[in-house]
Amino acid sequence: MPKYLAPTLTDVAKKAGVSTATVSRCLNTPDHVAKRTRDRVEEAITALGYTPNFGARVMASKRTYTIGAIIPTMENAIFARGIQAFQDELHRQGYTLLVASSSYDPKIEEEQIRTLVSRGADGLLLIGHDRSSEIIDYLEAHDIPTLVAWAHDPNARLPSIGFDNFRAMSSLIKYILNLGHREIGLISAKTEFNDRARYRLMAVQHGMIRAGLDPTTIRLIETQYGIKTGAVAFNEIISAPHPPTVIICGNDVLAAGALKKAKSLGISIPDDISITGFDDIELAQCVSPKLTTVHVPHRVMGKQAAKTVIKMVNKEVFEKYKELDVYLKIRQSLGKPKPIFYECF
Amino acid sequence: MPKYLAPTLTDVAKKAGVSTATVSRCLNTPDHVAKRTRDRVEEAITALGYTPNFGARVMASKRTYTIGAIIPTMENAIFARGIQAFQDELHRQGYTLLVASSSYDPKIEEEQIRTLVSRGADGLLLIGHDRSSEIIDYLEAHDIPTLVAWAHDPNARLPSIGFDNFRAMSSLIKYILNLGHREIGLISAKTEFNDRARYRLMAVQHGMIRAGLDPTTIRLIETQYGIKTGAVAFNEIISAPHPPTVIICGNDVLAAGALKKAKSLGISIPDDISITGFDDIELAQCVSPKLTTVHVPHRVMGKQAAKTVIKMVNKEVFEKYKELDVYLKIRQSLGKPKPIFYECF
DNA sequence: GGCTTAAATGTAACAGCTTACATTTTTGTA
DNA sequence: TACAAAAATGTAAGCTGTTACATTTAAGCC
Repeated sequence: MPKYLAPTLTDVAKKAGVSTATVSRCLNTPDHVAKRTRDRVEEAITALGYTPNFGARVMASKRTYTIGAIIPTMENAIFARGIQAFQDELHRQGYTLLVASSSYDPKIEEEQIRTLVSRGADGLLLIGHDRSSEIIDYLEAHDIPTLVAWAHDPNARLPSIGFDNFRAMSSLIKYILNLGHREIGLISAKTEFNDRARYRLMAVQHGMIRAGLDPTTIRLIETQYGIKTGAVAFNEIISAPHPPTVIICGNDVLAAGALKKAKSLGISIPDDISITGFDDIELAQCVSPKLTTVHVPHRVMGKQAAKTVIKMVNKEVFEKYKELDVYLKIRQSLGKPKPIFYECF
Repeated sequence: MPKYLAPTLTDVAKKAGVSTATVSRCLNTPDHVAKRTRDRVEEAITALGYTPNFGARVMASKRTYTIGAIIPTMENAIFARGIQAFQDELHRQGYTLLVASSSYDPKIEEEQIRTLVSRGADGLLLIGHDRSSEIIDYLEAHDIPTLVAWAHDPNARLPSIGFDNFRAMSSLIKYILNLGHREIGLISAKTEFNDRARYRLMAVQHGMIRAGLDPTTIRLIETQYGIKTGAVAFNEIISAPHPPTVIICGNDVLAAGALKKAKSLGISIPDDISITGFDDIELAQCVSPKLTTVHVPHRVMGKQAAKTVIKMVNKEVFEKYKELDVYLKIRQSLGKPKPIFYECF
């Protein structure tokens, strides 16, 4: 069997009895073609089941209407949600999304960036600011508009849309300290190559310093994303001598893991110990007690990111450093420190 | 400012003092090039920061090493997780993944299929079997290997990897009926254009018939995916006269919503009423009581799907209808029916 | 050294589309 | 009806790689 060959522009042109240019115009600028001709061409297209060849199109026009996005992992609900909103908006505006994931590995991220660029992505969306300046040079050299999301840093080279992780966590730690907590545990995502996690950690440390406390007393565990890892970390912190009165988690998923472990150990939250999350994904409301967390507008961010990237691609004006609002979402998992803990010291 | 022009093969060839063919060979079949020449070429590539143009490559070679996947939505954890595994395996084998989402709309899905095909996807991954035969004709005509995941149907035209949704739900309903439940509620995902949801519903109905019960007594609500929608549906079912003794949910997220609503209404699960889920995502273990559900190996499915698609693309032999095992995961949200309910009738 | 054979490299056609420019057709007006 | 201007269509170059085939260079051996 001879391999089926997809019909080409030429086939359509032949069938419709026009030139290839006319067919091309029917596809790209239909109003520049007479109605009767257009009908004939469209008929031919349908009859042959023609679909334009993307590669050829790109080569000829230098435009792909493709936006690439590289996220750490799709398994993280916050990215999944944000990217879904991102894609919805892109689709609405006639763009296609190319998603790749880096597994939090900058080497893989670089590789993915090059892949996406070679595929002619008109623009790129990246997460966070942590990457080598070489790769930013590369993007600049290739003139690829690139937007950073989930982070806000007016001093960074790349434009960004997101929130100030430092400030967000600062307001949480302040609130926690105001409740009387002095012994702090922190389950953080890995801070290497992750400026979001790092800023959140720094915020906790600075908060303590501002309150006249020693930040080195923080019971800190850095761990990977996941329910299980959160549970393990909780167990570790709680098993050590002098457990803290509150455990701040770098995200809701870690917090959910901690909560789960607490429950299985018979530890009452927030009576025995408090737990907080970050992100406010739906999960935060499903666990009990419901998580006190920081609400981040992931969907809004995704949608706005799409709009901004498209503006960048089209060389329109855009806000280079867009900051979104986040706020504390007080629920039940955070309470006052248990009095008995004070007696210990 | 003149727009930056990315260096081309010709530029590299010129710089290295060789022909374009040699440069191309360095990229594709390095062992056919003498070491010294190769070094010179690679030097030139680095110096110029050259990245091959994907479009041109596709046109010339007819091979993209791209696999497209169209999922209903990335927000659903089961797809996010499966696709992540899918992409990891593809990446390992040198393929790139193109993800698009259809929002459960077959029109959009068709559009996305055409987009991916025109972009030269070597193969495609789709979810479920519900689609027009025209689009399958189209895929056949274009000779695009296409695999269906999350479903198993040896009678379908397209090969598939997944589990038998009917059988999976059958075992759950059987278990439920054995516990003594006779009044069944069902919160299902929309069954239109969703064979998975439809088979699950059918399984419940058939299970009741086999037990000599009238399937029309099922308190059925079809709703969209989400925690909130699950909560609303639960409220509706529970508020009607003669509430059921168990509410089967089409997936864990709906179940989590139901559970949340129950808690806020002061209804005890499973003492007052039982709730079950489907999928066994991590969420199932975070809620309390933990969800009795059906475990589906999403990651395994994603990984195997990748392997199979690649085999298909390479015209290797592959298992056309691969069925994966699922099993009941008994936890705490399902109990015996509350005696008082019997007295009502 | 001269020959055969293999390895390395070069030449040039080709992939399918867009678009500047050229040409033809249509429209509108005097 | 004739003519200018506008609209529609056609012609052909060019986008950047790959690869069949041709040619040159190197290797191996008597």
